[in-house]
Amino acid sequence: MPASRIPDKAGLEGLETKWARGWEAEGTYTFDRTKTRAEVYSIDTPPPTVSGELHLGHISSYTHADTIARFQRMAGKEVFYPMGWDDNGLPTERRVQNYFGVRCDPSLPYDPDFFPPAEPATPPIPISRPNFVALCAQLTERDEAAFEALWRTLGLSIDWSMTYATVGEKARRISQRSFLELLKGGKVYQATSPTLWDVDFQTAVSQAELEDRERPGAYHRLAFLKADGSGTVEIETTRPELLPSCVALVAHPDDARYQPLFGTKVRTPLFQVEVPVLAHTLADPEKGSGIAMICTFGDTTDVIWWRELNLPARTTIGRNGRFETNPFANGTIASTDLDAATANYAELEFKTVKSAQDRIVELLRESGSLIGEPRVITHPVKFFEKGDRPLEIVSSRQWFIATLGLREALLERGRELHWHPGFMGHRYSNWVEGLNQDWNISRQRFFGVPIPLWYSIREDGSINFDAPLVPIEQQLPVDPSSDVPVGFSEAQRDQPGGFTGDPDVMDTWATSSLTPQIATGYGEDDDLFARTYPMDLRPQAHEIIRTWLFSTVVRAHLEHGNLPFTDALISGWVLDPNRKKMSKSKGNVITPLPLLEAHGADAVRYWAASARPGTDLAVDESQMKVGRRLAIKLLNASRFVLGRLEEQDIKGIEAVTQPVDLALMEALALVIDETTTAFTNYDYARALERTEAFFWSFCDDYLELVKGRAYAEPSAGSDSARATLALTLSVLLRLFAPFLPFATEEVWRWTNEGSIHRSAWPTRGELPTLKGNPDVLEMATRILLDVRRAKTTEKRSMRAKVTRLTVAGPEHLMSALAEVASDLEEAGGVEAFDTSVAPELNVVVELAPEELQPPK
RNA sequence: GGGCGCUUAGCUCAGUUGGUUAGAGCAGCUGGCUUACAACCAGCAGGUCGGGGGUUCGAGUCCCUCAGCGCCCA
Repeated sequence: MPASRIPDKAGLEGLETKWARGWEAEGTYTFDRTKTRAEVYSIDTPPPTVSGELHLGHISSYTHADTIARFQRMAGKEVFYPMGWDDNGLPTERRVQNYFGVRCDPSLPYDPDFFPPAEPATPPIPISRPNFVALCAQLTERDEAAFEALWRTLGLSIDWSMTYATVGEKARRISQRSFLELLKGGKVYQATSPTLWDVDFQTAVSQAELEDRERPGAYHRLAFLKADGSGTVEIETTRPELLPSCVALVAHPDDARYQPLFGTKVRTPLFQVEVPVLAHTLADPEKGSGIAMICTFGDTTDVIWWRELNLPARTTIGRNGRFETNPFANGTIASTDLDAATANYAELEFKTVKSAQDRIVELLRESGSLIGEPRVITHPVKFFEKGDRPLEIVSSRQWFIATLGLREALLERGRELHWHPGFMGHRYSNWVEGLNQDWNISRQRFFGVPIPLWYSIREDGSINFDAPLVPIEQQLPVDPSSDVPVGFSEAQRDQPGGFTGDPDVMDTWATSSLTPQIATGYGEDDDLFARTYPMDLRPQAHEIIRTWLFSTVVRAHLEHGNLPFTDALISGWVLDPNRKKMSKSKGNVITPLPLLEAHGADAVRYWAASARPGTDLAVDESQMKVGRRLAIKLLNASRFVLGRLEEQDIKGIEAVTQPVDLALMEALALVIDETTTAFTNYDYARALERTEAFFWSFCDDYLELVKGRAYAEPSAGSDSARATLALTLSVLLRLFAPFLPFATEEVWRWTNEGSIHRSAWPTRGELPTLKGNPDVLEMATRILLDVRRAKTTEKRSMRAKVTRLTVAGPEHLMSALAEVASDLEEAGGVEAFDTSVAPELNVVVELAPEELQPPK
């Protein structure tokens, strides 16, 4: 081999750029699609939201998956590892609105000459949906390039030619085709029903997008007059403003206090509406006065009562979060005192929920119906996870995927899946057990995959929702707002006898739930699909088990009747250095790029890989420094080992003959076993820890021990040392390759032609078959330690001579020691070495007097 | 309210079916230019394994219980 390939001085600088380019040029990670499904290892990579930022949580989680990908690739699998970009949905919409100063108005026509202003416009310019979507595409393209550059710097072994985007044409087509298949199979349905509604975003949201937030509230005690005039019933409510939409009172059937009232009627204060008193087990006798009012709709329990008790709906709050037109004035709600009801409601009309509440409390107080003063409490309130105001429940027409009926089947799918770590499966089953609504996939937004349907318009102008007009395959992906159903012309849009497009887009999860199908080309590339689906691995963070993982399992179950992947690798969170959750509002977010630049990709990967699956990881630059030192050490140790070999002939494993060398092989074989098992079980952290521990003792002890032999002229002993060093280094480089892809590749190329990342994962089979005695290595390191300790204790240089080394111990240890005596003499500077057999091991180190040391 | 996880050295963490004297790294201290590496090396010190109880010849490990921290669900 050419001597010039081993540098005099090795460093990490520039390796990321050098090898990112090298791997791209050589196609190191390019998927070979001639391989069969059994030969393939297929990974369902999470598509990051490109309108957000890549944070350290991504770095950590994607590094974990990449170590698995690299292991599987070296272990002989053809790894299918594509990247996706999630540019679908609200985050992109918001970013585009702010970036350009525009706002989407779907009623506007497309303007082909529109260019966004150089500076964000205020107030925002209203633009058509197609123009808005074009801006989204423009901005995400830029974001994707930045993301890809960062992933390449980190060294993810992605096949970049397979990249997809969740609003890309292929994703839209697959997503719409899947929707249509579900429609055909009766697994998706539309309904006008109570829907969780964000009044700011003006869209429905699904159960998976909810979160409870503790908010201050107050119990208001209100007196309802019994219809027979025999007295009052007092209820407690946190939402007195919903009084006009009250449809009943409810108490627990076993509650003796209210049993006499069941079946009777009461009248609402202020509005004088007669409502029945009913019994239902969900009424909590401990809560408030034990009897509650049922409204349209205060919370999800109201919806259950409304449905199960067959109650009427009395809507008062509109989609904009304000009280609607007076329902008493127009006769929608009947009252025993219509004038009073109309007048009282007029006080609320068009007010926001908050100000309506303030006003109605005043009215109640004036009328004497408010008993005492409101009692302040803190209680959980449902919010859209991205929203700022509590959700309202409004009735609207939405499309749903029927999931409630699948609960048992989905729980079984969860049990089928291999979770890493196992306990994360509880997150999934908890979620599935708690499902209380079908999955609402309609979103009243602009940027997303449109619901691929039109509806015909009757001659009277009403819309016929019962028989949707379905696009043909050749039309996909379709945008019903600009495309026309077969048999119609554009002139018939929104005309009596014509058609109208479904105005909604799908929930982003409705598309993201198909990432296995999109990545593997379901319905698009049957050959690829057959070689890669179902996938092997889903790596992801635990916080999106209820959204992404759950929804992916639902879709694969409905579409294919199987699990979309066999294994889920769940990562924890990255916390700030004080172990607090990082968030923009707290201002403690640490961005990845400066860390990558300061410490190098291998160092950051080392830090990331130290977190076991599912455990949280604090940002710790000292750990990155350790990783960097490890990578540098690897370069230096390699320079020494390979430099020795360069000067002498390389000998094969048959040259490994010396007892201590064979003992090292024995230890190495154990490390190979342990790391392989760990990786097979997705425990990359353990694999790293084992390899690292072996490597340091290899450098500190074994390497020092055999240095003399390695430098010596060719002989059985020196050949054995050099062969052992070379073989061990080769194994160690490969064991480290999944973690330190840059440093290991750099070293590997000094003496190899191909990439280390396409080399074979080490096995016992490549080590000598001669059996080593572990005692030899153990005694050697033990004596070496004693000699060093003696020199350090005496504050002497490591070069100080040992005039006499006396070792006594059990016979088997002494015979093991004899096998390595000459190496020890050389490494320790031992002039005389006495050994004897004794029951206990005892070591005495005598150093030469300091004045006898040769002058420096 | 239900579920899950964590608690081991100053800090971050290993510790596999129970088995010698509980380990590592970082930080600390003391030394050393040693022909791969001073961006290095050697050595030292540091822990009643969260509290209590139990099972066992033997518990960091298994069981019960309490406490604290974190998360998921309702």
